[in-house]
Amino acid sequence: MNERFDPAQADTRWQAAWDEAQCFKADDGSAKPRSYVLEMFPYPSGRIHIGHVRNYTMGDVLARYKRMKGFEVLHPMGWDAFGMPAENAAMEKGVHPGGWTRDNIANMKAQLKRLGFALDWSRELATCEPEYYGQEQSLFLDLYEHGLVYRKESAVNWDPVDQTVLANEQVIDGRGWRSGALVEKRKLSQWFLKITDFADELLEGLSTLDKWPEKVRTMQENWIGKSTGLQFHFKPANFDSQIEVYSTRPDTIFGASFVAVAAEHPVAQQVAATSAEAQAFIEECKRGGTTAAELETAEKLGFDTGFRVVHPFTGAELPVYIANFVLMEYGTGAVMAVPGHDQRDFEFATKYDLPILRVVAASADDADKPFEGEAEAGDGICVHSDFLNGMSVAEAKATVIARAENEGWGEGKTVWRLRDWGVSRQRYWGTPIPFIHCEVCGVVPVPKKQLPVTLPEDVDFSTPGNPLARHATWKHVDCPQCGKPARRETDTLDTFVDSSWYFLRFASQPDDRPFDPAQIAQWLPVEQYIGGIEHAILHLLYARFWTRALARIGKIEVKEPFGSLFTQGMVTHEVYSRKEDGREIYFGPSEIERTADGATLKEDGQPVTVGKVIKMSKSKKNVVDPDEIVATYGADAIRWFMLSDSPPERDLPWSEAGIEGCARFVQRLWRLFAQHDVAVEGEDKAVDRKVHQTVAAVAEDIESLGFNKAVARIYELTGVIEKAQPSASRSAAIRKLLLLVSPMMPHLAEEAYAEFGEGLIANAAWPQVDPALLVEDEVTIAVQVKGKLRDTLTVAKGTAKEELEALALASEKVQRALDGAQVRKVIVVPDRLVNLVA
RNA sequence: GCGGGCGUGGCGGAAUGGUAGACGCCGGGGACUUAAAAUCCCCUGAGCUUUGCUCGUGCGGGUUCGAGUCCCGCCGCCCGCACCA
Repeated sequence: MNERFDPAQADTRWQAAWDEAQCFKADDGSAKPRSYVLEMFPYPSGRIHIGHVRNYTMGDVLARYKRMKGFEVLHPMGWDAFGMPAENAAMEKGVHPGGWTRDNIANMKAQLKRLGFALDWSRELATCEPEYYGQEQSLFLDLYEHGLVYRKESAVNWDPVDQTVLANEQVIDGRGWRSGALVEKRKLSQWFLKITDFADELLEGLSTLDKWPEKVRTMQENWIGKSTGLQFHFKPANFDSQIEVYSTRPDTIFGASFVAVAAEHPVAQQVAATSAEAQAFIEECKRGGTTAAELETAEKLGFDTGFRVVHPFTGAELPVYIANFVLMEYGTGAVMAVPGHDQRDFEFATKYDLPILRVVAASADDADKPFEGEAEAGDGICVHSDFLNGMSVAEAKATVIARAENEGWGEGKTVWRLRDWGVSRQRYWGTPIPFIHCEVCGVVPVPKKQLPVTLPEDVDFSTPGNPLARHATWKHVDCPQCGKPARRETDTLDTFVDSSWYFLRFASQPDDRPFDPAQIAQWLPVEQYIGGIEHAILHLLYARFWTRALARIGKIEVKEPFGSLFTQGMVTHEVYSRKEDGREIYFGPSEIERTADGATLKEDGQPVTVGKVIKMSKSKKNVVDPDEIVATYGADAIRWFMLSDSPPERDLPWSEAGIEGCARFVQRLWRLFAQHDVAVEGEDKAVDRKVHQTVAAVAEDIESLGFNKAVARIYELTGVIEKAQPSASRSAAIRKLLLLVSPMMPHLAEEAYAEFGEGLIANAAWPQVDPALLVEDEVTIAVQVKGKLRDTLTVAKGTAKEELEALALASEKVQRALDGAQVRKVIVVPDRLVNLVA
């Protein structure tokens, strides 16, 4: 064996060996239990970044471990390959989006290979290839047939310069993020997926996802936003249309002192038609910003329409205001305002001097308690509320709803925040929506046998707008129904559709259909899904919806795609900067010489400011390139770093010192493995025990994704073996240690394992644990006096209580601490501690 | 405002209610060497009157023989959502 482990030559050699042996190819026909380990597939931006390395290393350790434990493991990789950056590159550099994307995929695949991930590359897929998106079109048509896809007019953000629809995230301060042009609201016919049909299911389903982070479940719950209440109408007193309102607090109906409608509400429009003042007010409302900060500070503003409505119980006339805090998109766009028990209404009423009535109080005695500058939204009992008096909030809600339904002026209703999913994008680089517009037949689905509808290659990005729409020939087709000339749909699908079913295609990818349900049933749900928290809502909700939709139309059985979800933390790095001419200039880690108490710029030797440890970003230059790290330290060192120290859900601070420490440990293990000697004899019980305990503990740690703890235990075991005298036990321990680290440092492990001549360690089994060796025969007992540690005793495991007590009392240190005091009580926890209470 | 999470040495972090600080990093000292690298050994929470003692897990209370851990009340930080009626 060489003195040093040389990753530069070993890494590629073993990567080739795994490929050759097809170690990680999942066998659909296997009799073994299945385990599907999946990390969120990357967007092919061109380079792997360190966050990918962390994500994929975690998944890789789990996948390799599961294989060792005898599972048939599916651990695939693919590319979320459609999207805007490819079109931007096309516009900026004149390259074709397809060529750009495929080059990036080739680069990134090579990078992933250099990291030694145990992936089944035979199932690799890219969403931009017709073999994938054609099947997606077919699924889209299936959903259409079942009424889960529809078209409707909808307001969108329209960039008049780029001539395209922008996502909300692409509108910055009312302007297009690329063009800088003022964004217009336009009404366009858009394709929608009926996710709202699944609102209840998606919400209910969350409670079955007990292996998902609480945080993600809560975020989805809030996003779906279920609320129950009463929808009812107010009769007009001095005009001619009813006002429909929705309230989650019908119990407070006797506290209503006005009605507020949104600026876009028909009643507001009606008033504006005859009042310039009202019109001006409505315009002002529309101008108001919608950012969080603006909303927080925005003053409640209103316009009295002069209209009055009649309270359904008291018959009192309530004024109708147009108010800037009422949203047209939620509920009915109009609210019953109860200032005493809603903070917004309270502020509004205070400003416009409207009555603030108390209708809920802690008790009947508090019925006339004044408000202390804010609304009381909490629970209590009803007061000043006629037939509701004395009821709890819950009782009163039910009572009012029942009465409204009886009397026919309202009904109990569930309202959702969730909107249907608009999937139309006026872009080239996406899945063409498989429909044809015919003047005679209307919107006609493309017959399945004509799929895939492929993207044309010859497209022009020199002018703004959708290249598909202005392509000379592509959109001109004959209607599949009547045969007359017709027009192809030129919108493409939101890329979130592509990522909503890729995990199914990984499990099964026949040529002639999206997947084989029997294969899906074998692999799904994904046992462990790992990715970033940034996908907590959109991707994870869409994927859940898509899975349920396919289940509903009978394509698959599984309802939830991801059994266990893990969201990993970011990789962070300190920021180096210097102020020059009043501007902050940033420097990358490679330009910096880091010392114990500061940092200097290599170029001029002058100090730079060491800033906060934050997420790696190009603008702050605090980025490290995984490829360079692999080239310098080897794949195993960077993999080990990704697993060390920080718990995987928290941020991981990158440091030069840290990666060097990891590289040192790789060599330290190498030297230890070289000491494996089959000729030595003799038993070392302590080493045996330590190894078995570590094997058991590391297995538990990996299964719970506690990689940092597994790493610590491996360090500990390494230290113990190093210090032990040569023995058969020690040699056996070295061999087991090798197996333990093999999921984490597979290259080093293969190189060392080769000495045994037993084939690849990638195919080896996880070491067996002897339960008898998990327990120590000697234990250290803590001896406390009045709860304070005074001494420790080393005794045989299982020593009797009485004996422990006697031994404790015999201790000189204990006697000194007691200082002659009488022991009144003795607590003995066998094999743990003795506490003497004086 | 609502929801979720976090708070332990110089740093990342360990600790089924039972010896706080495992393990790693940084730092200090030493060995080996002509020298360096590499490697190995020792020290490394604070304080003190240093065989040992006192204090110490954001702050204040409580439960307990015993609390980083459980309960109550605060403070601070991070993340997500948000005029959702």
